[in-house]
Amino acid sequence: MERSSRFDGSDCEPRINKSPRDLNSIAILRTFQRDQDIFEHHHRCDWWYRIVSGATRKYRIRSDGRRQIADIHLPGDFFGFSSSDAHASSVQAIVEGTIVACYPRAAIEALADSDPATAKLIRLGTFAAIERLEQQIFVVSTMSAPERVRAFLVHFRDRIGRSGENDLALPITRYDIADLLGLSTETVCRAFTDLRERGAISLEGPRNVTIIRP
Amino acid sequence: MERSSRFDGSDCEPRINKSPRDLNSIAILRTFQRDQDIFEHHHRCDWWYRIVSGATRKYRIRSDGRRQIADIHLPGDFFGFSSSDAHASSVQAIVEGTIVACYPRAAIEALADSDPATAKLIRLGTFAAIERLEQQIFVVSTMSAPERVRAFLVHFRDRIGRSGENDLALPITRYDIADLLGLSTETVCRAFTDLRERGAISLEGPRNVTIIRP
DNA sequence: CGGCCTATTGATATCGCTCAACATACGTGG
DNA sequence: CCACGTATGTTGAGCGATATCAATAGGCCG
Repeated sequence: MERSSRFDGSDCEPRINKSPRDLNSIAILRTFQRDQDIFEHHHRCDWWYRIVSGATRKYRIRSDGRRQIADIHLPGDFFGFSSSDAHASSVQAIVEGTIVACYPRAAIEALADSDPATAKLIRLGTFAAIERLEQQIFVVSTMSAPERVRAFLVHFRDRIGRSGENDLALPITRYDIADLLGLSTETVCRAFTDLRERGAISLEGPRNVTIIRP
Repeated sequence: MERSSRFDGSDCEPRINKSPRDLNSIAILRTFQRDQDIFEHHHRCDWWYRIVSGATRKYRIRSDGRRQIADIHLPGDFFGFSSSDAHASSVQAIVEGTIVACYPRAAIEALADSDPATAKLIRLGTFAAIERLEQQIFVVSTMSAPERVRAFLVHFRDRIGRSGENDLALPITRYDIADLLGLSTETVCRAFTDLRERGAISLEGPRNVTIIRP
């Protein structure tokens, strides 16, 4: 998957390395294949997680089989928290070979209690998650289809690209984008072609986008 | 406002009283009128907050004037966190005389660092917020209008009612419900009448709902 | 080269928004 | 206490955006 080489987390390692030494010492590193579950809905929350490299999606499946993606996690992001004993969503690797640091819940909570720096890191991770989710709510409930796709591209550029970069290699399919934005794949496609025809973006293959006018 | 008397927080005081003593000692209690801002978009995040009684809404205004409500806070809920310096949303009191405990950010962070019980309380508050937001994303992006209203009623019953209670007095207008669910007021109304005609709910005035079949 | 997965385009149906009118409830002042 | 005015809630008709169904194209891997 040459296409997803930008998502191997290499440009995020500095953030990881800023983790307190103790956080690394309790981590178990695991590698996941594309579409492999990191944890599933209803399972016990015995671990917290942090992406080292790659990307994951947090999602739920409706009874009618439709899937809703609530969040995409990228290197440095924490996930897997819950205020109850069971997960409300599932999380899956999106890119092949996604590496995740897994922290036993009891150990990381003890660490957070004893080490303010760790506690702060986790707090900021949860606050960032709250902000992403709020943004997501804003996008899916007030924006039209083309606006959603536009917002997605800009948001993704800000999260994965180096500042000033307007080329981005999407790690996810049109399907994923559709499920994230609450649209059908067809509508996402139409929005992409619309944006291209208007000169707002250019495409080199479906996964490589250049933002011309945001 | 006799109608909103159930939202004076009285049935939530036990949760508040479980707060660590130190948390209460740094709190400043403030009372807000209906529609009064607790904080506004773009303002600095110098405080964290917790509802003592009443209710608040977290929202953003689009450039075209439409409003999106991302979350409703009820007694016991923490809010106002941010991973950056400025708030991304605004928060307003919904019911007259809403009482909010305000914690200076530096003081509460220091307290969280020194007192594991406080840190845990805050952690659980943020985790609960994440779960509400995920649920909200699920509701607004996959459900039809009647399903959203139904989900809203069930969710609200679980949050405000005593267990087993199926009568609920809504603290919010149809407008608020519409902006929360990403619908128009008219569509919300139609969903209510639909549910009533099908015998799923009964209404005694627009704000008092009894859930018959969930 | 063939097969599967992903992406794109087209035609039609449907849900929910918009605009409009009307009804009800609540607060205020006479 | 009643009358009025404003805010809130309800109902109807028509239109538009997006889902759905269907077909085709492109790309990657064995």
